[in-house]
Amino acid sequence: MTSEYNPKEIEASIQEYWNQTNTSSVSKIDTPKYYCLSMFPYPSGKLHMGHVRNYTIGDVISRFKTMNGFNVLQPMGWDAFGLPAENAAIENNVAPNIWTEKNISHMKQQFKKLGFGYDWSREINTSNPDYYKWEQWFFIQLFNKGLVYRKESEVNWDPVDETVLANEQVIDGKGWRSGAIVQKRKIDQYFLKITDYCEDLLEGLNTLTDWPSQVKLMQENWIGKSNGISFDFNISDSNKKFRVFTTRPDTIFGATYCAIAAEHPISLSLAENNSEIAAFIESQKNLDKTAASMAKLEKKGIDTGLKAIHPITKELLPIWIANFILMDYGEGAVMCVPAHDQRDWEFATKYDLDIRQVIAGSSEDTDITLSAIEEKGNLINSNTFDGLNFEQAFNRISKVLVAEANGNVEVNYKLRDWGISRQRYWGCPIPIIHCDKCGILPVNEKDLPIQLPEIENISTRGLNLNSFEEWKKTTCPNCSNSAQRETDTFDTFFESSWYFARFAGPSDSAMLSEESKYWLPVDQYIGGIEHAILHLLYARFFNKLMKEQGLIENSEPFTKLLTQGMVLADAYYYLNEDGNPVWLNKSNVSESEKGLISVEGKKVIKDGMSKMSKSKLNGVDPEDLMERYGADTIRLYTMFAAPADQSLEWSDTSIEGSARFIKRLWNLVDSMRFQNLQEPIELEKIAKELRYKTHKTLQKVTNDLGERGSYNTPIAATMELINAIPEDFKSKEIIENNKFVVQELISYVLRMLHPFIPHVTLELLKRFENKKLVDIDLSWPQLRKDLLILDEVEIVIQVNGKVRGKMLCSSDSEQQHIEPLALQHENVAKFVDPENLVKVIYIKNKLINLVVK
RNA sequence: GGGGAUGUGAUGGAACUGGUAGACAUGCUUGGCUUAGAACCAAGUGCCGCAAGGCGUGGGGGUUCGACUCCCUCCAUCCCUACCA
Repeated sequence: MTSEYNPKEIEASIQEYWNQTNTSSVSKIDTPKYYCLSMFPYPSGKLHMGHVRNYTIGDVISRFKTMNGFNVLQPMGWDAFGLPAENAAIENNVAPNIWTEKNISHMKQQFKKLGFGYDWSREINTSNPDYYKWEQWFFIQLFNKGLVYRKESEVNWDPVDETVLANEQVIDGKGWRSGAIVQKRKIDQYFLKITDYCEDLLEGLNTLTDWPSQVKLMQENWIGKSNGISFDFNISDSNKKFRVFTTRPDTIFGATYCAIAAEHPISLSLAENNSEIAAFIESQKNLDKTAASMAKLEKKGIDTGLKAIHPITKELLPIWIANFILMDYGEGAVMCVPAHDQRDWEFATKYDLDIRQVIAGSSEDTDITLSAIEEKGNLINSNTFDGLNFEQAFNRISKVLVAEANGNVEVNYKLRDWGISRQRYWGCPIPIIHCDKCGILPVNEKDLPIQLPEIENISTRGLNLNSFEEWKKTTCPNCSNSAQRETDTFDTFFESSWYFARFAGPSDSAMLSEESKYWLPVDQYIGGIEHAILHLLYARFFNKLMKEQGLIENSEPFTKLLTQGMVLADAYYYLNEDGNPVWLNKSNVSESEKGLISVEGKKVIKDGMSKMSKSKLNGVDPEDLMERYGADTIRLYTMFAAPADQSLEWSDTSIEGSARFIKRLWNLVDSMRFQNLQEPIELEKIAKELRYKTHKTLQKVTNDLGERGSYNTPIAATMELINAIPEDFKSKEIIENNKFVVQELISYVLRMLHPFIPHVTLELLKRFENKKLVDIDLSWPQLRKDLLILDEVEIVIQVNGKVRGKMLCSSDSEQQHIEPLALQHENVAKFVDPENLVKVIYIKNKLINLVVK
């Protein structure tokens, strides 16, 4: 009567049932609603473990909410524009759209095999004109509102491939494909005024009570609000001046030099007559200005010979050109206070410039010869300002600077406007027309969408719209003369900034339909922690823009956020002749007497756990695992192995444990059949305890899934419950009252595990309850609070905080009853002389701590 | 450099509000089953110690009757850093 667990067969038949009954497609407008969204993937070819983890979490939550009576929307789509499609096009000579379509159809099959319950009727492909038409339409609204502007800004230019490179395509200052030294080029690009919304975005964070606090903190720091002052420095023996910005006017008496950017107008004008300065500026021209590489930058500078006049002391300060000052930030010039700013300190130490302490350190061992003192404190060596604290000094010194140096106290934000232009082919065309006479104009709305041109022959260099001569030709919407289309495309963050709303209300006649108002906001959003800042900030920004446009009603897009950790695995490499690492897949590494060796016999070094990636060859293919264990096992393992918000370390042996558990569950349940039994009035002790544990487990699992957002612990709790079934309760001779208890347990276990392993639990319920799949009641079990009351509890007896004994007592006993019993406890008595008892701490139903001298 | 996390047995982790550290699982050891192996089943498994007991949550310090949990400090690892998505 029992059979062997066969995941392939079971999963195929359950999925077939879901397909036929269309279980995941929502049409009703019904309360309570629950919109559960996982970040949609880039269709890179096949799913990786990070995807599996992300989407399993979403599916568990969705199924749990469905079982609890919610009308659940769980959609899925494709963030289809992006670089990899262009790279694939060049490498394999396939058009990006064809490559993308192929990937989507494969990944969609994988999604279905994993048993994720998506409403595919709402599928979005962002590279589809039906989708990006509305993105273009929305951009035009923003353009007309004055939220879009053009500004010159730098791009990475590969002179060999004649293409613009993304930051990740620049390796050690060279183009990844051509190897050519990457140049910086300035071109006109579109920007969106996100900085107009700094305060809104900051304040909105306070309303996001169900977001992880570290994500809110990261966004707050990214927006980076600070108070500061900008003011002028006059240059000695000249009528010229330059402006600086500082958040630390309290340190102004410690300013010993000024630094300006290489691209600063003063630098450029000096370079005309000074070959040394010109050479220095030239040497810094192709500097990689990403924050990460600026951090590693060796600080370099050159003395201009000019002197700035200190606005208060009138001292003359040397002006240096420094490579760590960027023209794009602030004023492109700073006053340098080496005693109280670490960068200034390093620069001053290197070039032997004065260091003057003007803030008292908080402890005695602070020493400005070793490093800068960046903390705030009371002023010293600052003339009449000595003794003031930061706030007082800020206010009083600012007043002087306002009066004497054209100063202006201002609120500053680190957040910069969003550069949305990309010089690419595989992206959404920016709907702008350039007319010689009328200038830059948005496309007429009736002409939308502006579709991408079909690719004819794929260049081996980079792809971009600029090379589509025919496509570029158009007419001016204003004067009807011949004009040119904009050839930049949107940053792909544009598409992912509003897809969540489109899922909620797709429509042919509007960006969003009325239905979106029912579903929005997203109740639960799930995605990688790596999106904590950019994607989530842009989506919040778009949400505000859409609200202003009257498209939606809610102020924030995602009510609850879960940021999942990364999937890591061991990586292995050996060093080649040039001393560079050659990465190896684990299957090509073996253990020998000499340690790890590769199949070629090279000495292999274990790099430890790192993010699964193509470059390190340490990825695990979910497809292989699916073939070996089935979807339920993978789902169970990814949820069980680590808390969802922490990184998950891959282990080949550990997944076996999950497979084994399902097999054990199968063997246990498949040997039992449900009989309709009366709830017994009286139970023997052991049965009563088991029933208590069943309901206690339900309480924990419900709380973990519903409130705590903990997805590994419910699995452990359920395993524990199964382990607690006494051996004789599984036998055929079991008495009827006990049989009731086991049946209840099994039926609860299958439902509690259903969100995690939906196929096997459904199949087991079908067999156990002897029902057709459609007739199975999948609602969440009801908690019986009356069964959670215990007659007896175990009290821990501590002496000076150390456990010395335990005893059973009737629950809710008072201290006066417990204390004498504790003192009488055999082992406790050894440690306590009642005469030395100084204090007794009693925590009801938990412990008693006897404190002795 | 800046910002954010993490650190508990051999390993992944649990301990939810300051109250029994190590649940659950992996690995390992022993035994059963088997011609053998795999699978499965049973028992054991933080460290030191014969035991009593002592020690133990990255290191050091503090608060507390009591600290994985709170505070200070140091160290290590990982992620993000604005054109990867």
